[in-house]
Amino acid sequence: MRSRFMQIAGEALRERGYKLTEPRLAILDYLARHDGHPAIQEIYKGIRKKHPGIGMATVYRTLDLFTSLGLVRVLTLESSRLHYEINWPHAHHHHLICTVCGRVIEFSNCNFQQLAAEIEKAAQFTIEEHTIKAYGKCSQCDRSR
Amino acid sequence: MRSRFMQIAGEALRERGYKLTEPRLAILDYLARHDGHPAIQEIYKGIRKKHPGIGMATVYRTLDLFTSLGLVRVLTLESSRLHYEINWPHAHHHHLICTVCGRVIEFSNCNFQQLAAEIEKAAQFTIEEHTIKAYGKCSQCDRSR
DNA sequence: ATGGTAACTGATAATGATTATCATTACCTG
DNA sequence: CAGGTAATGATAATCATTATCAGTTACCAT
Ligand SMILES: [Mn+2]
Ligand SMILES: [Mn+2]
Ligand SMILES: [Zn+2]
Ligand SMILES: [Zn+2]
Repeated sequence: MRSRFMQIAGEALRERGYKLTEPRLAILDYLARHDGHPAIQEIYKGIRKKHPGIGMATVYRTLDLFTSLGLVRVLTLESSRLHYEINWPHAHHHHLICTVCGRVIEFSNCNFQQLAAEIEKAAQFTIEEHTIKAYGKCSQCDRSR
Repeated sequence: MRSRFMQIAGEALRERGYKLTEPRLAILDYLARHDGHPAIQEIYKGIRKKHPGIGMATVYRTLDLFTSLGLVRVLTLESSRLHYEINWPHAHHHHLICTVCGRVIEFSNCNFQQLAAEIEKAAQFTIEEHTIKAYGKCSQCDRSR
């Protein structure tokens, strides 16, 4: 739930001594209310409708902070910019990326536990996070379907 | 095998009407001879020892070309630069990234076939490629091991 | 409520990677 | 050898991100 998450996020900030400021709340709110995987520039434009005056540098700083706190996830779709999304609790998922139209589709059934265990043993590595991206053609772009 | 791959790569270029030029051969050779996942700047420095005169712009162009031909794979480790590696045939693998020291470890046992089939059916998506990255701590950096 | 203070911010400049431009060169084909 | 296209290197331009810094604000303790 949106408001529940805002509450959790607020606590996460307070707990670690971060202040609840207008830019932080605005960006969190924007991400929570908009589906998709916006890049910084899109987030910047989005929040400025209600909060002109917030500067681009602050958007960068804020997203870095949120990422380090685990409140948002970063995602590289094209190489040039980073894309962001709320890291909703209990909504672990990954992405399918259409190489024709760029559409991004989410999927959640990555059964990674077993693979992770194998890898950790074989490589002597402690896995904390993982990301999977699959590239191909979405149903609209694949003529053969 | 290195020379075998150079041969395959040469054919791939010729077939599609690309010329076998000094920069192209030098970059291919550099990547084939050096393990790891160098960024452009490192590749540039590497080839210039034997081939001063090759310009940075050509390195960019060449790596884009190789990527589009499937001869090399691109990899985002930090957000700021792209990293490259030879896409050796029959050597499918993915990467573990240590969040402490940055070391990159490869693993090849990703059994993705089953998952891919599930996803393709559920999402109506045709998967052509996939990448998996796992973040965590390598054995040198994990005190608890 | 007020004041003190470190955290935070917005504007701006600086950086660094990537891309575009363009004149020159290398390579074919005939 | 001439003509034509692909490819290159130098350079400038672009664009995302980061650093700087002076002014502002949230928050805690009075
Ligand atoms: Mn997503
Ligand atoms: Mn690799
Ligand atoms: Zn598509
Ligand atoms: Zn490590």
